[in-house]
Amino acid sequence: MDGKNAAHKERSPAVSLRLQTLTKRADFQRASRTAHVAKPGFVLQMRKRPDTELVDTDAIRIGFTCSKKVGNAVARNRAKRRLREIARLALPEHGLHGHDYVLIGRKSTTATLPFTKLQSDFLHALGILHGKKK
RNA sequence: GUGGAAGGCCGGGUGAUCGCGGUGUCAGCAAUGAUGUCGAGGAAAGUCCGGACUCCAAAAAGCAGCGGUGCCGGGUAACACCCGGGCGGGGUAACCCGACGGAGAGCGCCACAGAAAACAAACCGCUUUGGGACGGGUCGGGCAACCGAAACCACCCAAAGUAAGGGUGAAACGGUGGGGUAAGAGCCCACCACGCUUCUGGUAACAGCGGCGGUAUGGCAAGCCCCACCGGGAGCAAUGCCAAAUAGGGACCGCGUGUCGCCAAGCCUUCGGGCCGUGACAGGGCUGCUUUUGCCCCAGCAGGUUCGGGUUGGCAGCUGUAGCCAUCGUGGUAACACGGUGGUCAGAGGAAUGAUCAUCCAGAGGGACAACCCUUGGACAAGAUCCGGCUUAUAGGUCUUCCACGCGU
RNA sequence: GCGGGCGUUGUGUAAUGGUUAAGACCUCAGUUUUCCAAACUGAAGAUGCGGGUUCGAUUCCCGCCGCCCGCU
Repeated sequence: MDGKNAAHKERSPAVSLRLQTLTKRADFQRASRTAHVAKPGFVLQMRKRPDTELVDTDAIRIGFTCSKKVGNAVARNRAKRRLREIARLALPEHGLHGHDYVLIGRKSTTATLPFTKLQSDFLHALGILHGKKK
């Protein structure tokens, strides 16, 4: 936690910490080639955006993906919602600015594991990736 | 009470905190914020049918091909759906199930077994007649061995009659009983089945009664096919508009240089007119083919194929109607139709309903039962243009009507 | 959203509606060999699921399930 992050907390959180959602296929493909951490409930990928990309350099961006292997539409939607929830609760505080994150749902575990387990795993995975970065 | 049949409804509730999508209001230049309100299903699913809507410029008729439907009548925008009826099958019954036109148009197939598998005949068999004479028996002669006769039985041959019977098979050219006969046979009779038909009932499918025919009728059309009816193609990523960027493309194929007129503006003029433009005819193109109306083209153009380049934004379509929901009335056996009153209920655009906690309602397991306590834990499954159906998945709960059996009064 | 195709032993393929679903590779057992390989002999193993038509279905029809592919 550096001072910059603390300063953000002082301001209105919605202004600078609003998460942007990845939608383009190219963004997902770029993220898939970088570091990733697998947990029972999900797979987390992280990528530092180069300054050449024409996006808000300060923003944290996050994408969610669940393939057909996860299950039918109900199972996929449920998995995505839970991933969205853990990201919303943890990323504004613990995420690094100027990075893209991608959360991938896994079959039959993302939707059933206890929510607290998912949250602790997510923080752990973030720690691993950030440690690699430094 | 037990077992069953048909149909309908619900398919977790309440509260708290944090969050998501649409939209209204307010604040703000804007980003955005505050606040109010609305926010998945009975199957939203599978994409199996039918439509609405949009484009292919639009439309009609015929032919061919392809696909579909298939008892009758009704309902509906339409349907392969629904309702009622008929027929056939199952069930003690309530009730359920049925691709349910045609095998007197034609082609094809029917393995194995069996005498024979589709013109109906052949074969075995049965009967009569004629012939034969190895055997048994009869008669005659003879003590006997044996000899002779006739042709009774069995056997062999031939002719004629017959289709009752023939281990089979999924299926065998009507069935049962009686008469009849040399043996038999619809040969004759009764009943049943089948075919044709008068009359009656019914809109019809069909049913009933009667008459006639002696049988002309095998199965398969979810094999080809015939008959009747229906169907143009593509799909909301349809389609229309706006903006930006790049480009105002290349190659090939196809068509194509016609005739007669007109002259407002512009240009040329030798003042006749010509170019451009425009009208008609001819020609060419436009659904698989033909025809008709129509549309497009004619100095280069629209059409087809292909190569290359740019964009991946916004708005509309987009949810309010063949509406739907609740309720009432009228007509109809019903499906449904008509009318009145009230309400209006997701409209996103890589796509919104989640997380945590408390409590209640069902459920499962345990504490020997109950009260009670502990643990566990919500079926199938989520809109993507919209409707009407079908099919498939579905823990559990609940209501109504009906049937059979048992018991009580 | 629209459309097409395919499911047969462990694998990749055959089979006109008609015996016990054929053959190849693989697996197992035996023979042979000091042992292995090769060869030979033999065995095991399948019609995706549920209905229907038919005397009879891998085949024909219908409904599900799974896989693959195409167009927009």
